[in-house]
Amino acid sequence: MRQMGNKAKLIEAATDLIHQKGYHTTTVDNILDKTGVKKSNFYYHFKSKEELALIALDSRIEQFEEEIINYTLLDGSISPKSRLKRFYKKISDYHESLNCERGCPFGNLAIEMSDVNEGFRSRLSVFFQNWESVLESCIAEGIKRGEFRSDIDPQHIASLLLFHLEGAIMMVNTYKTPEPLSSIIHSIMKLLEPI
Amino acid sequence: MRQMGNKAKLIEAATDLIHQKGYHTTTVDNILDKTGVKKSNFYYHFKSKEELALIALDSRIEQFEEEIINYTLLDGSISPKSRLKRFYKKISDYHESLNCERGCPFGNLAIEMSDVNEGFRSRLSVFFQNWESVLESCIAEGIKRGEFRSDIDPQHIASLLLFHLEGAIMMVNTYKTPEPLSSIIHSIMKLLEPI
DNA sequence: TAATTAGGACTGACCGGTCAGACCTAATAG
DNA sequence: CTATTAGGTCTGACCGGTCAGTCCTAATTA
Repeated sequence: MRQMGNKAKLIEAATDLIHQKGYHTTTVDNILDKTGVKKSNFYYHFKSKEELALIALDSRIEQFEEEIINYTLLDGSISPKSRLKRFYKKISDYHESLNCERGCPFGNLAIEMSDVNEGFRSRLSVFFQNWESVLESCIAEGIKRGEFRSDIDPQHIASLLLFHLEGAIMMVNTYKTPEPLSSIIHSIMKLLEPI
Repeated sequence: MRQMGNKAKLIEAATDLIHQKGYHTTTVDNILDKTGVKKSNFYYHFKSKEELALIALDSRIEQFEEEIINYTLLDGSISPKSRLKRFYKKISDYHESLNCERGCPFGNLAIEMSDVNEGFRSRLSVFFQNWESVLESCIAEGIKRGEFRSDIDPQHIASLLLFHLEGAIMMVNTYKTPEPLSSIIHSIMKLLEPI
């Protein structure tokens, strides 16, 4: 791993802690303890806890889109159905590897911040809508190829898939079992299969 | 409205504030300000903020099951399909009346508390599983009556419906538009209709 | 007379944030 | 070749304020 400056260390630690504990419960001191950085240096790099958290969110979004979306839903080398399956598999494996803790880094933040901080809300809103439109393209192409039933509206199904996924992650975290996520693929494929 | 003792006032205010701001961000002083009750009297009735919040959650669950579930999903006088429609309509109207703010009182708490407080997690887990089983009965009866397609598994579909609903409420709160909830009925009915 | 309410002062831990100044390196001026 | 300047990074001490929770006395109500 490359040598990291304090600024990068703070962003990484904040990303992780906020996913684990949420924004409000993550204190500046928590981030400081985890990195060994001093408070005064924290405020040299960032003007506030909020600024750091916003930067951490942006970096998390970027990473997710590059490492997950691009290699699943946007992989043109495989069929739409395979893309969807690979997508669900990746998400499911991820949450299983976390022992069904933490939940969705984006959904958690959306719930915690949407009513109290417009910066977080608008950023997350754009992110989710983009995610929906990627799903929509995948569904639309699957319909064209005859992999999915043709009497459904890709846009509505894309919303349904995303909302359902977010709810399933919430339940993995609440029930403390990976089942809600692991069984998702079959339920969805069943409903989408041509009639 | 009936004359309320301080204890009942505190439970009511806590229920409301925790739905609005979450558990950690709701302070004891917030609850005191809203009710006019003195701090010493608060700790006369409850041994901690946590104890009050747990009681407030129980009362909110009870109220939801009595006022929403019983009059929709469990109303044997109408068809399963009508029950489902009425159920979605009630939830949708509720969140629209809140101007797309606050989100789901149970889902929010599940995300905030599942990893840090086993009392909240287990209570919410039981609640959601009970909700799933009520949905499952409704679906199963609908299949029997020929209202829904018969090649689906009621249990899986019940999970799907609940997870999807929770995700949709999350998105109402994030997008700040009632659309994710208002369009839910049609998407679901389309997927469930006999083929 | 026992349960409840009122009123207020207080605590220790923790919160996000500020400040003056020290340190290091590299460019630049005499 | 030396002295100065500049920019970027880092530090320890400290600030006012808030947190949940405690303690005590006195009044009120059932």
